[in-house]
Amino acid sequence: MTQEIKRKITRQTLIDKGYELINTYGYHAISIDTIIDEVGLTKGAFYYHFSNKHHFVEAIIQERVSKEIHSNFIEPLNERGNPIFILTDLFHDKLLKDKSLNQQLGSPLTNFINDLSHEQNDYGLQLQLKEIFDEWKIALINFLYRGIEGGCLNRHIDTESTAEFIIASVEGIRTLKKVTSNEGIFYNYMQQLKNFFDTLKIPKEELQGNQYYYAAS
Amino acid sequence: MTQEIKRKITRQTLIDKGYELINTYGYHAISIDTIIDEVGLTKGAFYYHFSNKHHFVEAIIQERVSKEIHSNFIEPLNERGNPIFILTDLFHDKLLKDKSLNQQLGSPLTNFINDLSHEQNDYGLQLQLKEIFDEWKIALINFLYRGIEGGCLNRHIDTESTAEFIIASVEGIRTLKKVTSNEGIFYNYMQQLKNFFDTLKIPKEELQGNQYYYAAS
DNA sequence: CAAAAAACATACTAATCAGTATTGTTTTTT
DNA sequence: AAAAAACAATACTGATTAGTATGTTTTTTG
Repeated sequence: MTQEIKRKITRQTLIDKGYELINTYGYHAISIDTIIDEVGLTKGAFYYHFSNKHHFVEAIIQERVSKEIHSNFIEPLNERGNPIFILTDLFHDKLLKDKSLNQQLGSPLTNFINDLSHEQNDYGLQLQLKEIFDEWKIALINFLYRGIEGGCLNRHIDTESTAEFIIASVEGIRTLKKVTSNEGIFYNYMQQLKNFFDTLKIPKEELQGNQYYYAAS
Repeated sequence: MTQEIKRKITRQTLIDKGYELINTYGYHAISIDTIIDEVGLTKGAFYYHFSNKHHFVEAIIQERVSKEIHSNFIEPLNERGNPIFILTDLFHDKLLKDKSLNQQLGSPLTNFINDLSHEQNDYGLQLQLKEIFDEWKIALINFLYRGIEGGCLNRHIDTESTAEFIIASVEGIRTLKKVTSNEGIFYNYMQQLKNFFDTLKIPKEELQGNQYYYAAS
């Protein structure tokens, strides 16, 4: 095995375990010793790949937290069709079906925001997390805009505040899942999210033979 | 000054500074030494009042986090009138006017949930936070129920999921406020929250005395 | 193959952590 | 006024922390 591959594997092993542990227990609760013990490596390996703990978590945010939002909540927005169907299906899949999201741990984005938002010696961690949020928001805004252009959504909706509201609600419900014993909390959430999506529809008065619109679910 | 008063002041001083620092930087990021230095006390004082750090944060949750939710978001629900007006005014006041809530720090409830949800040697901290959430939820459910009984809200709404959705959205938006530079994020939020509240209103058909109705789902 | 560089291991340090043991100082009670 | 109790300060401990300095092994390169 070539050196380059081995190096990348070692680095990735540290990143993956670090993400898992920090997302579960928090940045300050997890020591570097714990991480290297878990993967069977040593300080030498860790500090060869990362200059300090801050740069380590910075890499984790770039390579894992960002990816979690991108692959799960941004990329699916490229699908074509009725935007309300797409959004409903997307959140339904991610919250109720996708076991890989390990919902008992909440949302990684919110977890890392809470963990790192007031760090001293901040190497720009806040900015990185803000950018993930911004990307998600812009993707949703464009998605909603396409829905309006395609004649599926009410052209009077405010795309920015709608996008922010959707993100806030899903991040919020994933946080509450961490403490509640209500197993149906995501099912309940989908119910109300659909109600909210109804406010994005084209009013009946304007509905004149629009093929994409669907009557009350 | 009597001994009892002095004791209570010392205790309260520790609780207040602990709440402030832990809510800002996190439970694991703040040491007991930091807290006592900030208030000019010593370890002797701290450990006379609290047996350990866990019981300390337990007291903070009981006496400060719980109170933040109660006084700001639960007690105002006792007001009488149109429930949608009351809720709209309440959130508008708390998010856009009340400077004491120091919104750059996010929501204490979410902050503490994220900080303590996966503690080892958990002295029941999760349970305490869950109870705050439950109290808030039940208070909202009862509030919505009174709105239905009073003929102000659609009697077909699901009060539980509606309550959960409102809490999730406001906790979510307060979390996003921590990283965003968008100063108007709470204004935008109020806009969409009002849209959501529209889904709780009594349908026009019923308002006009029409006895017929159709289920929304 | 040998020298050089890369990738990781070992052993340490100084600082900080939660918590304890002891002592000192007020207040209250007797 | 003496004794007791309450409250807080001082000085410590062992464990853990992030980070460093220096080895050792493996791979690449001339």
